[in-house]
Amino acid sequence: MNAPLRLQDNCATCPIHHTALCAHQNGPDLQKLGIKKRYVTYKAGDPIQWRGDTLTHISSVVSGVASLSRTMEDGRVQVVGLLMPSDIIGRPDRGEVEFDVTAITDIKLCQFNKTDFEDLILDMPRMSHRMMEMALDELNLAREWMVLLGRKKAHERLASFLLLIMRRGRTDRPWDQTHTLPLSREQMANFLGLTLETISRQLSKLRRSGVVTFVSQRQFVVEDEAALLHQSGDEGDILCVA
Amino acid sequence: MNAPLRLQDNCATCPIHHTALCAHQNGPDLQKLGIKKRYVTYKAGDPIQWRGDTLTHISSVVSGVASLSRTMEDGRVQVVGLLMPSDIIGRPDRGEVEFDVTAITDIKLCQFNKTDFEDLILDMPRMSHRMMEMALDELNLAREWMVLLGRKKAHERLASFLLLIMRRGRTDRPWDQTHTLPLSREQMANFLGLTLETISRQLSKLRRSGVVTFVSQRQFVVEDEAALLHQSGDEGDILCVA
DNA sequence: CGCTATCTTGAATCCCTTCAAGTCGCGTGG
DNA sequence: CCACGCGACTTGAAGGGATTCAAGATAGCG
Repeated sequence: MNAPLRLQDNCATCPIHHTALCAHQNGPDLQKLGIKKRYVTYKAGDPIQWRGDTLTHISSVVSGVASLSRTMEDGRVQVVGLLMPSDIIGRPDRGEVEFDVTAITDIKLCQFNKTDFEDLILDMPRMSHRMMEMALDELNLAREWMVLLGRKKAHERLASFLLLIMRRGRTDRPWDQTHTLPLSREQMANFLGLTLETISRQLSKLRRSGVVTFVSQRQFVVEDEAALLHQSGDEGDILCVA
Repeated sequence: MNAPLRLQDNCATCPIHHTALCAHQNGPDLQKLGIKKRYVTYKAGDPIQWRGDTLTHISSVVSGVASLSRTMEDGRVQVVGLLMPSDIIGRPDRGEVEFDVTAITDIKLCQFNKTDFEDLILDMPRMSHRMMEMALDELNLAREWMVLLGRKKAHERLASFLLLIMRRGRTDRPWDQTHTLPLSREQMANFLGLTLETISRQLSKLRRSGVVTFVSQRQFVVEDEAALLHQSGDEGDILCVA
């Protein structure tokens, strides 16, 4: 599973170059990072790390999707985040992994040894500034998800989730209107704080009401985005119709 | 409401000096911060800022408690965090306030102009590093709360909340076993994703089962911490009995 | 073409909410 | 001092949305 990947060993051509932790680094600093990094890949379904593991690496998602989750003693699972390209796995100055990370699709990571990373971050002030920004953005997302988990009805959660997929899941083919659900019904349930049966029922309801059409079980087209937005329980945010 | 406060104008004697954003700053840097800061106080119940306001200041809580919350169009409220001493309100590089902030108790903030703060943070690399750490800690807390909101039963949520109060709400009198609920039943409900009636019922159940005793409606003593921990649905974490 | 995992649908149950009184605590003013 | 009033809290009963349990349908894959 470890192809040479020479083409992307150059950070300048990396697909997440503009958005990742390394964004806005100057040339010499980028080079320091480039020397220390290595690419790692996992296949869909593979565990990447478990809660309680000693934290040895810090990585960025280059392509693919992973889930961040917590499993309770009795087996209940809550997914607390989806890790998409440019998202970070791990953190400096902490010895233990806090949440399980699992590859949802095939995934490629840009990885650093934790100690290397800690040295680099001390040496490059713009890095910790960028990491602070990214952590604060994640914090906002997490808090918005808390609103969903604490207060939204099942149909509102589904609408919010489909909108999330539309916005963040931007495929490689921006011309086609088809979106792909990266998660199974059960994984969606664990992300939305519901059961897989409820997910299925709510999706059927959306389908019957004509708001979305399903090309296959995992692929859908949004026929009425305004209706979705309305059902999500959020105001249109900044994304109003023009 | 603006007493002189001269005693605490010196950062070295500030009660949150060891834990706040300014922790581990060297002497000269601390002085730079000290010049720019000012103290601001609010009374219990006062709004501090609303979602959508332009973000003009960055502050740390010095004493007291505030809530961070989001209100949906139809009035549903979710509290997404409690701001306790050393917690930060606001963030650099962002023009707008994202969540409502309300004083729960009388509260004192150490406040900076946003532009001053942004200059300071660029000038002091240890600051952005510290802010990164604090943001990542908050992110962990938010994600653990997501597990509570997504997967825990009402009685587990109450147990978790009382444990939170025991740990973070540490009063000025460490010798006495009495803890104080900073929130009303309704505020607790909005934090735990429940209704105030459910809160009341679950507290009564805890009282009847002898796990906690209520000195008054807001003051309680934990009689059986192990039972609380067990009910919270979390494993004992690192905080096992010695 | 059949096997298995995933998904859908139905029916019964349950936990939490909603609606509706009632109680408690506390400050005010008679 | 105590009646009064108001906000916060408690408790009960009915209702509802999501879960649980249980089949059945569908799709992907050898």
